[in-house]
This record gives sequence, C-alpha cells and structure tokens, in this order.
Amino acid sequence: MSHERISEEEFLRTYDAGEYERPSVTVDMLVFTIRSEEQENYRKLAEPELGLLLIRRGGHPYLGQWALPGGFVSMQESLEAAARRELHTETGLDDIYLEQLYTWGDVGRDPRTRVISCSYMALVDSSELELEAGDDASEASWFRVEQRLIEEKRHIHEQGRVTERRLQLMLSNGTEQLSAIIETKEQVQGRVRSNTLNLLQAQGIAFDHAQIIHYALERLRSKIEYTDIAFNLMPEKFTLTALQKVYEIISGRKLLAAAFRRKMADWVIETGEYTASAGHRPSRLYRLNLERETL
Amino acid sequence: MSHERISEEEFLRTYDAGEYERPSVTVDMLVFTIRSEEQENYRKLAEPELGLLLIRRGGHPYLGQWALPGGFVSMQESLEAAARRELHTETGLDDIYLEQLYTWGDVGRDPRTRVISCSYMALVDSSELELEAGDDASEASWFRVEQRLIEEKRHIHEQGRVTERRLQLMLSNGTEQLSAIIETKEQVQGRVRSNTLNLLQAQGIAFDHAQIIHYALERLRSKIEYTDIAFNLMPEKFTLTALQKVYEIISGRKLLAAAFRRKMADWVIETGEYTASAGHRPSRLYRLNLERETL
DNA sequence: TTAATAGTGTCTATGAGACATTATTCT
DNA sequence: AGAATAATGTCTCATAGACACTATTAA
Repeated sequence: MSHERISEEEFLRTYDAGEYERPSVTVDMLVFTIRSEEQENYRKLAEPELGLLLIRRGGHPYLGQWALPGGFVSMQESLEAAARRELHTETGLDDIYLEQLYTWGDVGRDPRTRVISCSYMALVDSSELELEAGDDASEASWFRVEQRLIEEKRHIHEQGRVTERRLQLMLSNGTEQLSAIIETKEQVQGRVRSNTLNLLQAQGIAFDHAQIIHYALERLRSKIEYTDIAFNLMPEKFTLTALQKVYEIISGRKLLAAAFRRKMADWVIETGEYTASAGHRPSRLYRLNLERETL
Repeated sequence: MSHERISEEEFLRTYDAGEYERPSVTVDMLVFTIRSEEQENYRKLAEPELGLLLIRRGGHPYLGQWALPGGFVSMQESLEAAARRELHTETGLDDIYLEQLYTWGDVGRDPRTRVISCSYMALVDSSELELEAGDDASEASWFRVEQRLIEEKRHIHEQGRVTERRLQLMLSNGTEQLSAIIETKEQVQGRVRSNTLNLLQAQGIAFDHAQIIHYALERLRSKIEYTDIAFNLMPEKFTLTALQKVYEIISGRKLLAAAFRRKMADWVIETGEYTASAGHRPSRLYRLNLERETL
C-alpha cells in the first residue's frame, strides 16, 4: 500500500468500499415495564409483575412464534436512532430510558443470512400504554417474565473452576405460555475467566431471543442494585411500597420494609399527597429526588 | 407477504438476502495491562501503571496517528472469534480475558464508509509480553493511560438535572504524547435519564477511539469494585501490595492497606513463597482462591 | 372490630475508614 | 543504624438485617 503518497482528502474522494460481503445489522428491543395484576380482595394491594413486549412473527422463519421487536439498521441512521425508531413504531413512545445491552454476532443465529444484532433495553413506566398495531401482519403483546434456577453444578479442579447453571425462562401473556432452557457457564482456567451463555431449548421463542432476554434480565438485576435505574419503571408519583415491590420482582428476593425505606430516604422526596386508599392506612406519594448527591 | 403459504424449509431455500446496502462491521480491541516503571532507589517498589496497546496507522485516513487494533469481521466468524483473532495477530496471546464492551454505530464515525464497530476489552497479565510486528506497515506500542477531570458542571431545574463533565485523556509511550478532551453528559428529564459521550478534540488519536478508550476505562473502574476482574491483570503469584496498586491505579484513589487486606482475605490464598526482597521486609506471595464463595 | 397496609424504633452484626504499632530486610 | 515496605490491632462510624411495635383506613 502506498497511501503515504496521496493526501487524506484525495484518498477519501477515491475510496471504494469494495465488494466484500457484509453481514446485515439489526437492532433488537427489550421493552420492560411493570404491570399490575388486580386483586380479588379489596384490601389487598395489586401485585405488580415484570412485563416484556414481544411480537408474533408473521413470516418465516419461526412463523407464529414470538420474537423481540426489532429491525434493520439503515445506512443513514445510528444504532441508537434505529433503536428509538423501532421503539416508536412499536409503542408510540419517544422519551424513554434506553440502554445498549450487547451485540449478538454468532454465525448461525439467523437461518436466513448472517445477521449481527445489537440489543437495547428500554424501560417504560407502568402508566397506561397502548400497543400500536404493527405494520405488517404482526401482533404485539406483553408477557409476564419469570426465571427459575433448575440446576447448579460447581466443579473446582487444580487449574480452575467451573460453575454451570441451568435456568428456565418463562413467559406468559394469559393465552400463551412460552419457555426456554438456558445454560450459563462461568469458568476460571488458570488466570483466565470466561462466561458463556447457551440456549438449550426454546418453545415458542424465535431465534436466540430467549438468550437475549436472559442476558437483559441479568443486566437489570445487577444494575438495580447500584443505580437508580428502577425509577424509569415508576410513574411520576409512587408509594415506597410500590417501589419496593419493583425491587423485589427484579432482584428476585423479599426485602425488609424498614431497611428499604432507610436506603431510599435520600433518593426520594415526599410530594405531600397520599393514595386514595382502600381498606387500610393511606400511603404517602413520593417522587425522585433530583438533588440527591450520589448514586 | 404470503409467507404462510410455503414451508420454512422452502422459504429458507429460496431466501434472497437482497441488495440492500449494508454497513461494514469491525471489532476494536482494548488491550490493557499493568506495566512496571523501574525505580532509581533500590529500596523503592516499582510503580505500576496502566498500559493500553495502540497501533500506528500506516494508511489513510488518520495516517500516522494511533488507533485501537482491530479489523473487519468476516462472514464466517462470530464477533468474539474476530476479536480473538485480532488479539492473536497483535499480541500472539490466545487464552486471555475478553469482554464485549459496547458497539459504536454513529453514521459519520469513519470517514471512508459506514462502519459499525464492536469493541472488546482484553486484560493481560503483567508478565513479559512481546508485541508482534503488525502485518502491514503498522507499528504497535504500549501507552500509559491517564485521565483527569477538567471541569464539572451541575444544573438542577424543575423538570430534571444535567451533569456535564470534561475530562482529558492522556496517553504516552515515552516518545509520543497523545491527548483528547471528552465531554460526558448525564441527564434526567422528567423520569427519563440518559447519558451521552462526546469527543471534543483529539490529538494523535484516530477516529472516535479516544471516546472508546474513555468508555473502557469507566467500565474497568466500575467493574473492579464489584468483580474479581483485576486478577486478570495479575501474574499467577503476586503480593497484596502489588494487587492493591492495581486497584489504586484503576479506581484512581489511594486505599488503606489494612482495609484492603481485610477485603481481599477471602479472595486469595498464601502460596508459602516470599518475594526475593530488596532493602525491606519480604512480602508473601498469594494466588487467587478458587474456592471463594461469592464475588 | 378487623384485615390489611403504612411507617418507625432499636438492637445487633458486619464492614470500612483511620491511624497507630510492630516486624523484617538490605545496604 | 536507617530507609523502606509488610503486616496486624483496634477504635469508630455507617449501614443492613431482624424484628417488634404503633398508626390508619374502609368495610
């Protein structure tokens, strides 16, 4: 190569991208929200649950199965712009929390052609939110998300350690029940550590999307511990009990109210308003404290 | 679309990827290591520093400037395989810690053509490590990495809050001194929070790579607090003081030895060996404890 | 009155920061 | 002896878990 002979402007003017074959690039959206299941007992609080938006596939491959909303990235838009565009066409929403998660680039992950997919997680608040009917014959639906540890194996040998886990991912929307088995492997070999994620089986979930969902849940679970990301799932005004339930659902464990309230004390501010109550003591409504010092 | 009429097999057999224009996809490698600066005083310990591997560009654009090692992802290899391949050609190393960081997809980030780049962070231990001469006329070098906060502005208004920071990234390899100014913006607008990263100026650093380096440093800094990622930077046997210095360099603050040793007590095991010492009390050599319960 | 949730007080265990003190080596 | 680092002891403070206790509402 004798690039040194010509100027950068001349190089760029005459640059030919060439005819290498290129992978297709898509974005996949993980839109999470908190939805409340109404209770039969008037005294009891609504039990919130974690919801994920899926689209029924109207074409091959995986016809009739459920997939993450997403689409191709065009040449004129950034990855994030593509993600926001997809989000808008699917939910009608514009200004919501969006975070890039991970880029999936295995060779055989789409049977049609080589597709590299950049996944984004969006968090929307529990207020009313109508789903737009998709453009093609697609159908959108919120699914309740649950995960369950099936098996854990740990093996320590001279050179290192392996921890293998099998998890079941369960998605249901009232009508349909989807599930998948995912295997995670944490390995230390000498001084080298690595993590792998494997999809063992999927029922009703298209492509490798069960794997992506699992990854997103892990990210959500870990980030809720050390950031204020959970507030993106809350409406503007909320009770501390509602906030606590969001933490409990995502972290997967019960929390003690006293400790939780102590921890949140600096993160929230009383609004002075109360819930119009039902059968029990009314509860203060709080909002996010913008002047809070640290995360 | 009438996909429902044909079988999935037939659909895939007749699938035509079509002639849409596609972006190029590359991987960029952030190879970090800890390198030790020898001291003049025989009593003093070597002062370790964080090193990053860069390649001098042998062609346009950014001719002569320094860039992250990387290259195009081929149709037959996964993203991670491409990353490991690049790593191998650049360092000769195979089994080292590798983690996907972020995918950069802004439209104008490469002046030649649309390039989407998936960045990976690799951590290699401080043992000797020769750099392979690159294939084309490229030249590889370790740079000392430092970052400095220049300015911090915080503004709280009714609807939200903005925190803007300016940082200087400084890279030097003894001969050359590179630098860049990066602006970060953390925003809360209503219930929507967002983070943006901007490259304001770069001296000697090609493309948007200064931005990518900044992002990697942030990731490293945050992960060192809650994972054992730092051990990937250590040789098999190490002293607790050496480990502490790695933590100090990456987190950017001094730690107290007593507290640090208490925290690390469960993570390491004594080997029974000691450093062949110089002018002061010899120090125990430890190794990673594989049976440690939690992170 | 009762079921249910809201909200607080306090004891304890744990862990981090601060700082002082002792131990050990080579020149 | 002296410089430098290695390693430990201990006081204090902040925080999280546990759990008991009080407060308030609608039916």
